[in-house]
Amino acid sequence: MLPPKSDFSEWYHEIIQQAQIMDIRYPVKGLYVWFPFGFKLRNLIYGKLRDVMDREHDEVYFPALIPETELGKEGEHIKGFEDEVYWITHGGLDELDVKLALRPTSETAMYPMFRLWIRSHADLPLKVYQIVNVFRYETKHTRPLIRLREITSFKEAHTAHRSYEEAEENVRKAVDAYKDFFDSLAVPYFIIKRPEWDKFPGADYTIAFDTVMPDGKTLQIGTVHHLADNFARTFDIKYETPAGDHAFVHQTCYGISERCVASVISIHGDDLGLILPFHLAPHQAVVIPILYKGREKEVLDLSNEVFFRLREMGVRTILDDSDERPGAKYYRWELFGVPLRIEIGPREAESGEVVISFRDERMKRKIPADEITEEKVVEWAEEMQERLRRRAIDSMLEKVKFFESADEMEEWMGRGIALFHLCNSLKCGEKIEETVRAGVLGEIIEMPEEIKVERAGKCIVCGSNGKLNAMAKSY
RNA sequence: GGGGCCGUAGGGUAGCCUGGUUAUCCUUCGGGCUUUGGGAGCCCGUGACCCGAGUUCAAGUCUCGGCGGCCCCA
Repeated sequence: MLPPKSDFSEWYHEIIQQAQIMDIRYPVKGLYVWFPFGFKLRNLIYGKLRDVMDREHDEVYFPALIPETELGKEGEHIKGFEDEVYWITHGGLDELDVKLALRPTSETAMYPMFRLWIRSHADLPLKVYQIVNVFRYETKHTRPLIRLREITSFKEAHTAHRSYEEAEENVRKAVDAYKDFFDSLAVPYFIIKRPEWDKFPGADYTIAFDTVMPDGKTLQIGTVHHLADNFARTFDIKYETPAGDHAFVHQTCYGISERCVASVISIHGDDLGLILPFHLAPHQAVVIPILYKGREKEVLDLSNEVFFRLREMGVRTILDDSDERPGAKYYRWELFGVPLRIEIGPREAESGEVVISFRDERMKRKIPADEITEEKVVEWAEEMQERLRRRAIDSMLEKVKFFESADEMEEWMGRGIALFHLCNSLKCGEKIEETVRAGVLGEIIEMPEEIKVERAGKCIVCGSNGKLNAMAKSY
C-alpha cells in the first residue's frame, strides 16, 4: 500500500522504493542505487532523449575529473559552483600538486578541448552532447532523482557558433528539441527566462523548463543557456572567419537530468502506483491467467497464445502465471505502471475473448482475442498518451493562478505557481520575493495555451510596464 | 547558516525516561496445506538493537564522538 498521492512527499518517498525505481539505502547521503526496473525506465526515457539529440548533435565523452586550474578560470562560473564541488586531493598516499574536481558540469572540461578542435569557420557550428554523472555537494535536503549529490544521468549538450545570433538561433532549436522530448513524456511545462540573479553562472541568459508537481511546488526539468562569448574569451576559443581574421565563438549549453524521470513518476502516478506512457513502460502489457482447479489448461493455452502474439509484435509483455490470487497481481502490476492488462479466465477461454483494461482507466472491457493486433496496440498507445497528456495539463492548470496583488500571492504559495506582471528592475524582483517568500522563476516565454493571461501589464510592485512572470516554491 | 527530533530484522514498529530472563507486534521473505474473476486463510521457519569509545558487576536503554535520516526557521 502506498500513502495517498495527496500526501505527495510521503507518496514520492514510498513509490520510489515500492515501484523499484531506486534503492535509497546506499550508505552515502544523496547517492542512490538504480534498481533494474528503475534503470529500464530510465533507459527508455533516455532513449527518447537520445533520439531527439542525435538529430543534430554528436555524442562524446569527456573525463569526469577537471583540474582546479581549468575549473577556476571563468570567474562567474566558479563562484556559482565553488561551494558544491567535490575535490580529489590525493592519489594514493601522495597529495596532488593540482587538485582534481569531480565535474559538477562539464563546461570547463570541454572548452579547453574546444579550443583545440575549433580552427576555422568551417568547424562551426560544433554541437555535441554527453550523458554522464556529475557531482554536487548538496547541503540541503537530498531526494532521489530530484536533489542528488551524484546526478547519474546528466545529459549536457554544448555548442559553438560563429555569432551571438547563430548561438541564439541554436537556443531556439534546443528549446524545440526539449519540447519534443517532454511532449513525448506527456509532461506539461512552462518555458521561462530566468531572472538575472538566477541564471547559470557564466551565462548571458538562461531559459528553463519548469513543471508543477502535485504538491504545487515547481520542478526545474531542463535548462538552456546562451553563453555568448563569455567562456570563449576565458578559454580562448577562436576561429578564422571567411575574411581571414579571428573571432571568438559564441556558445550555448543545455541540460536535462534524471529529474525528467521524477517528473514522469510524479505527474502521471496515482494512489495505486506508477502510470507510464505506453512507449516508456518497461512492461507494456501483462497477461494474467485466472486459474481454477481442473480448468488450468484451456486458460493457460489462450494466455500463452496471447502472450506470444504480443511478444512477436514487439510489445514488452509478461505472463504472470505465479500462484498468487488475481487481485494481488492486479495491484502489483498497477504499482509498476503496466499500461495494458489482459485477464483470461475460464469464461474467456471458452468464448475466445479476453478482458482488457488500461492502467489510467478504471474500467474493463471484453474483446475477442483476435482483435489484439499490432495496429490496435498502436492505436491504444496513442489514445492513452492523449489521455495522460490531457489529464496532466488539467491537473497543472489547477495549480496556476494569476495575481494582481502580492498579499494574495503569498497565501497561494505552496499550492501552485503564480503568474503576475513584473518590471525588469532588480529592486522589484527582490521586493516581491521578500513579500511573497518564494522565488521569482522569471519571464514566461511559453505556457499551455489554455492559460489566458495578458503578456504585458503593470508591475505588481511599482506599477510601471511589466511582463508576465511566474513565481513559486521550488524543489 | 541556526535550532530541534530520531536511528531496533528487507520495510514499519514496541521496549529506552526508571540499565538486569529467551527483545514486542505487523509486514516482507522461504517451506507446506489450501485457494484463485480486485491485496485469502492456517501451520512451520529465516531474519534486528547504526559504528566507535566511555560509565557500570551488567548497556537496545545512560554519556561523548562519528555516520545516516527527518522536521522547523533563515
